[in-house]
Amino acid sequence: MNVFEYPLPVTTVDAALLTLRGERLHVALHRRENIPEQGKLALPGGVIHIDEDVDTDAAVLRVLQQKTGFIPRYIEQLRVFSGKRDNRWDWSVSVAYIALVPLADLEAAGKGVFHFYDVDDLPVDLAFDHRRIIAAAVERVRNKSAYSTLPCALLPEQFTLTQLQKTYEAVLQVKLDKANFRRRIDAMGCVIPTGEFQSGMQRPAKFYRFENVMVFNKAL
Amino acid sequence: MNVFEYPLPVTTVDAALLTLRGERLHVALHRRENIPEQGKLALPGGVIHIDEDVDTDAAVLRVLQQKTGFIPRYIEQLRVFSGKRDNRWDWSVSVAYIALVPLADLEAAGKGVFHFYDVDDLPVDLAFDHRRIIAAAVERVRNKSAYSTLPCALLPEQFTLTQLQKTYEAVLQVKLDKANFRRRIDAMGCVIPTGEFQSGMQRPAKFYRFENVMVFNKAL
DNA sequence: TCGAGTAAGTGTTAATATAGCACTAAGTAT
DNA sequence: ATACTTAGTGCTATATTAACACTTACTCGA
Repeated sequence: MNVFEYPLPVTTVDAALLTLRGERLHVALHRRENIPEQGKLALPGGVIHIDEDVDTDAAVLRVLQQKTGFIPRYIEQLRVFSGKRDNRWDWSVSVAYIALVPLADLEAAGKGVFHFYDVDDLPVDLAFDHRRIIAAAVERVRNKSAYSTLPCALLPEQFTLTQLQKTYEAVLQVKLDKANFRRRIDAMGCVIPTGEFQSGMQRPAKFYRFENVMVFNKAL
Repeated sequence: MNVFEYPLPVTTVDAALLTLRGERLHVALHRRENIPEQGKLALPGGVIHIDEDVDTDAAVLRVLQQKTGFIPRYIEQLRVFSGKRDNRWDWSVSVAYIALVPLADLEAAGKGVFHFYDVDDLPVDLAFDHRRIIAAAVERVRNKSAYSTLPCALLPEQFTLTQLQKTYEAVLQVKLDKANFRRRIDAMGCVIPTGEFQSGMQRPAKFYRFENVMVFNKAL
């Protein structure tokens, strides 16, 4: 019991770490080794260390750093999931986060603990309410991507406009017109040429990079 | 200490209860009677009762019911504010909510504990980080109002289109064209005539009510 | 009872934005 | 050289938006 004379719920942070693989959104999951929910697939997460973390943002960054070895390109708070979150486990609070990262970053860091699963074709044995958290995260990312530069966080430092368009198409699940897409991106003003060109096949494509100002537009 | 061997932060819920008064957004605050932050102005809030509340949504509704005597027209989770939230008080977690309510509902219930303050002209002596919470709540409401029917929650059951327009103008802090505004509202399809008319001055205005389906538009 | 005043409500149009498609450009493969 | 592929641009019909003028229906005061 605390000064408020009510039992305190356990507070954790959990991250829906999303990336793009083969033109589809994937989420990072690992198989739990301990009870509760032993053997089930779970999002990276952990309890808050109040002596160490200045706030929940710091807590989730610490957890991700420890479990994956890097800091994601983009992170934002999703929302709280709370209560008896699986009818067996105690009352708890999860502060859920959305994190976006380019596949290349993951492969470079590559602590082999996590596997990636297509968000539109998830396995059945997910721990706690993590299926709900993933669904809410994906919904938010898809909504925001329609009128922002969010998907830039899924690409490496340098990318071509065709790669960028394919990324938007994969996230939004629509086909976009090339000319109109390029005009839109151009109007945002935060995707700028690096001066370099993609080698390899056919006409060399200009490389671009993302000026790290998140731009919100009306719609894509 | 708990099973996780880390001290648990206190978890509370706090609500930015917003209403419209004299064409301006106001927030409900009460003066704290107990330590900490005794004598300062604070949002309605309280600790979670894990034996009573099924989740934080239930907790905030219970707190609002107890403190104000009614359930708001609209409520949504804003986000978590956490850490040592005023440099004196312990590490804590606040799950912040946005609640919208018509002024008439407040006056009808009228437990006289709360006073209303213009969100763009707040007093200086706010408790904890409640100024930040209010700022975040107002920003979200203003953003959402530009492309949704959110402001309908600030009006009584029946209202005229002129009242609705004034509400949007107050929330968004812009002047809107009457004809274009009406076309937009009409296109949303969820603001429908009651058949009644406003008595009183000049040409009688049709009364409308809000079909309780939140509609999201591109922009207003 | 009639004209002035006021707020409700509608119609019209020019400017802008969007979507769809056709085109040109610059490389690779044979 | 010629066909093929991907990069990148230009054009136009259509939809959306913004601005303003207008008609309608009431109240008020002479």
